[in-house]
Amino acid sequence: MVQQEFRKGPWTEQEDIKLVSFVGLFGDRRWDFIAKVSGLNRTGKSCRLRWVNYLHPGLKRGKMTPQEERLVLELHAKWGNRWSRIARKLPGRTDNEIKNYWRTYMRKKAQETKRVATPSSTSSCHSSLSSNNQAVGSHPSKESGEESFYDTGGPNMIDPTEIKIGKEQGEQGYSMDDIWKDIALSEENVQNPVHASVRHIEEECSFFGPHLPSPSWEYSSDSLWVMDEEGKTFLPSSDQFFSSFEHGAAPAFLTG
DNA sequence: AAATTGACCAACCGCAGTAAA
DNA sequence: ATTTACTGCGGTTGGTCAATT
Repeated sequence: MVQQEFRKGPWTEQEDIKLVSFVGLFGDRRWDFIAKVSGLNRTGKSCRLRWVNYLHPGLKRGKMTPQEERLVLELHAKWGNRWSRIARKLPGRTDNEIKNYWRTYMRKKAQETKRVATPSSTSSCHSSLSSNNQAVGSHPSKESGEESFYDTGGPNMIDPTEIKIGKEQGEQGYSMDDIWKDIALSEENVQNPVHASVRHIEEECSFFGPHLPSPSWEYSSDSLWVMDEEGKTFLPSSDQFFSSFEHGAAPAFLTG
């Protein structure tokens, strides 16, 4: 068989929009399926990563707060490099983010230690971080409810207005943040092309059901999605829905 | 002003676990 | 019971930006 060449590297704004739309439609579980039907030419893995680390609503962006930093240090002392586990205790932060933070922190610390070991320099290099083994105490963590924040469990949970997009998108002139803000503010006003493309996909998808995802991802109770017992995951209520895709690529209007 | 260095972030890879066939 | 495909996790790398020299 000829192995398909998948796209790699940084995601474009268009790809992001497409991915968000398809996750809105199919939930954030069936990544291979989403990768296929979206026509993104990415692996499911890549799609998932992009979603989890970047596009997921509720992601906090920006610097960690001192509280978060302390929590990371404490939990790392407790659990080691169980990044995803640690991330579950820090709503809005991804394992990747925490991992990156930890690396940077360790490097800083190593440098500091080095400097102390070679005391030729002044000793006044105060790290902004407090000592790690301080009890953080009352983080609201019910051990059982250790589900990851990025485990949206399906499309209903998606609130695109909260999707934060990093700087490079912004530099391109129109950040995803702006996009979602626009969507939230003016459903009726289609003005920018990006906004329009999201809407376009959604409108085109209207064959899926009586009321499929509006730009604010509101799913009506009679939609194709049903919640499982745990109330966590949303699944299509019928597999015929998927099978219509699985026999081939998505309808042309979806893949663009 | 240009070059260098460091910090940060996004994305890829490989492996392991799990569910479905 | 076994195989296969998929998902999730942790490690690592590479690119970009800002600060410093």
